[in-house]
Amino acid sequence: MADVTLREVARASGCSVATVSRVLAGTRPVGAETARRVREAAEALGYRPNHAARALRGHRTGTVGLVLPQITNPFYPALVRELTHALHADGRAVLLADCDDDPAAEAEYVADLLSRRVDALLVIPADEERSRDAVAAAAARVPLVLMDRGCGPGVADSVAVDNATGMALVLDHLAATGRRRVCFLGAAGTASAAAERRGAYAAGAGALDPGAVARVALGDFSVEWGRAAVDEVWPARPDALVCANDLIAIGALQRLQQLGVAVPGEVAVTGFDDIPMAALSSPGVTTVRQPVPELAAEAARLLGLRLSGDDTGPRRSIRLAPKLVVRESSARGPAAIPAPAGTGESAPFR
Amino acid sequence: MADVTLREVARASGCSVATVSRVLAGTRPVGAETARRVREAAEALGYRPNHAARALRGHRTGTVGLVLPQITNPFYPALVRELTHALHADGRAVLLADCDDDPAAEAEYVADLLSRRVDALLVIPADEERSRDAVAAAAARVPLVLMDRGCGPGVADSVAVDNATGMALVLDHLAATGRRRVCFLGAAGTASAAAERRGAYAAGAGALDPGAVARVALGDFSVEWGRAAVDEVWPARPDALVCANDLIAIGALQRLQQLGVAVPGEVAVTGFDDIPMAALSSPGVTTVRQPVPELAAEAARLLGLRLSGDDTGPRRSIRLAPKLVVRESSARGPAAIPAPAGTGESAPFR
DNA sequence: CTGAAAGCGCTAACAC
DNA sequence: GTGTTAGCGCTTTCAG
Repeated sequence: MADVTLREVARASGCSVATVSRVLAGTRPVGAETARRVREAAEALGYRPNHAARALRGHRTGTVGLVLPQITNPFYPALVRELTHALHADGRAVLLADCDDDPAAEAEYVADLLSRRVDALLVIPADEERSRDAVAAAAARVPLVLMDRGCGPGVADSVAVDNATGMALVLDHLAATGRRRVCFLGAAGTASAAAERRGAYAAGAGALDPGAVARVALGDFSVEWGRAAVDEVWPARPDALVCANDLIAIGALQRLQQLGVAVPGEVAVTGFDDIPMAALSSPGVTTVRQPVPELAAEAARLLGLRLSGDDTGPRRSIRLAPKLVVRESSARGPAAIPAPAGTGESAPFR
Repeated sequence: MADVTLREVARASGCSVATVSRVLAGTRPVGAETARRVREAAEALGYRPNHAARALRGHRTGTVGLVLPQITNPFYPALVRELTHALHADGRAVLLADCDDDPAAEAEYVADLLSRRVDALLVIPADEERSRDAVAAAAARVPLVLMDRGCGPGVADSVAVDNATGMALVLDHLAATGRRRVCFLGAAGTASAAAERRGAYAAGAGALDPGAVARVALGDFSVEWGRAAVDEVWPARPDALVCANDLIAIGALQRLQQLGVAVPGEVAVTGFDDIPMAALSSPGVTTVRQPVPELAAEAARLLGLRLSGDDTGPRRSIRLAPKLVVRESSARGPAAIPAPAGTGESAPFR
């Protein structure tokens, strides 16, 4: 079962290696009878092209590097799944690197992947700023698409969810179900998801309640922060906690439960991303579902374009609209309880 | 920033490509002064070896293929993380393939990875039986380590958790906290995790209660099955539900909550794996934690051995002991309530 | 200790 | 329509 080379297939089918190459690659027309013999021989011998040789010769390896900050972040496995499927469908293989949220490690992985001659890179940057140099340098060498998080303007093509629309969906839903005293449990820092969701809340929350814009607690995208944040904002007696992602929402839910606060009765809680846990927690978390398969498809499409020579266009930044998924954590707000139409501002706490 | 080759480094440092190669690879002794000049030139030019050429020449690519059934299975991201880190630490890159639980796709991915000349394969087989042929064929070509699930005896090296020990830890814990009417919510099928956990329950549960061995409901490793399984076994009024994994346990918890059954008051619930959700559910799920970093390290070590010529030994099958993680879902059983020592068999349902 | 040279397996000119 | 041939960038004999 040693490696079968083109030469052996050529010998077995009585023609030259060039012909065999042409038949198998379909590069140029070949006589029908010859082609048949070649294909038979290749099949019989179990010929498998040697990608290393192909890569050396053709300057393309058929591989794409995927660099992400933390595969254990529960949002990423679904994205990785869709990305690998989309890329494999195009005949590309995926080299995976998890940089553990460390921009230095990320830079090393990017360099290593480049030296392995990946045809392109898909990067979810670890840090908006500290990832920029490595990403920009890499983007100058191969097509590179940023996903999920940005990395400064104009650095590379990018594909992400439209955070502003997502946040607006949440605020509209809360307004429609009678919530007014909303507050925001978000993430500090410049990471685009953090900043955009924060900004969208600030832009939209004023319509519900002028005071809402100021009711903001900022930490990170974790369950622990969600728990802690509740203690910061609960004294203000909000009727809705708008969380910047599902992990924060789940932490908030836990802490509220400890405090004996009824959800959604007393306060609604919403998340963002729709990670698997959001559906499984109880109450289920109302959240904004990212269009993961479509995000992956767009990223793959962009890479494909850049790889097939359409490399000329300007940087593209694609934003896909998310969808609101309503679950129990925000069901039946005060307004749903038959009551005289009011501002909601004066809704009773209970 | 075009690709710098050995030849250019050679020219810049005034010596031959052979010498440069030797300096950079450290293959053979080279004059100190020459070595310094070479290293300087390489550094200055930003030389990066071309892995494709190296692979063609040296018959090893420095890559390992990782094939798994479903990256979205919440147990796998942590394993993938540790595996990639361990392999990267050895200077190898990881080609990832998610076969979506389909043995046919799995076989294709394995074949593709082989034609890409991976040095070795890490496989979590999709199916104990239907994965066997492809795995066996691949194992004949490159070092291959099975993880998490088996694939028939003697097919390849394997690394997995010791399911029997894990199950025994659970049963001991339940016995120690006074539970006696245990029952098992497991998974049907021949997959090793399913079969071994089932077997271990059957072997150990009799010690708690002769009837326990028969109180078994079999479905699959899903939350949905966990919910459904509760309806099957609840009429028997068990005081503990031993679940074959955490997803089943979480589903069971949800259904029990719907039914208004107190956990752990009325019934304890245990899982297996310790996925992130197990800690975040409320009550937290008592479970068996797989030693993920150690499993990954063992797998990487085994691959390293096989790759460095120690290929001669017999197939190795490594089992690592797991650890019990006690959380609220099994806290304070009936025996913890001061009461006359009894069989526990007669413990009140409450 | 260092250089010259032969390929690894494949594709793409370039002939016929 | 098919064969011949020249490398892709690297490692590794084999000479010096």
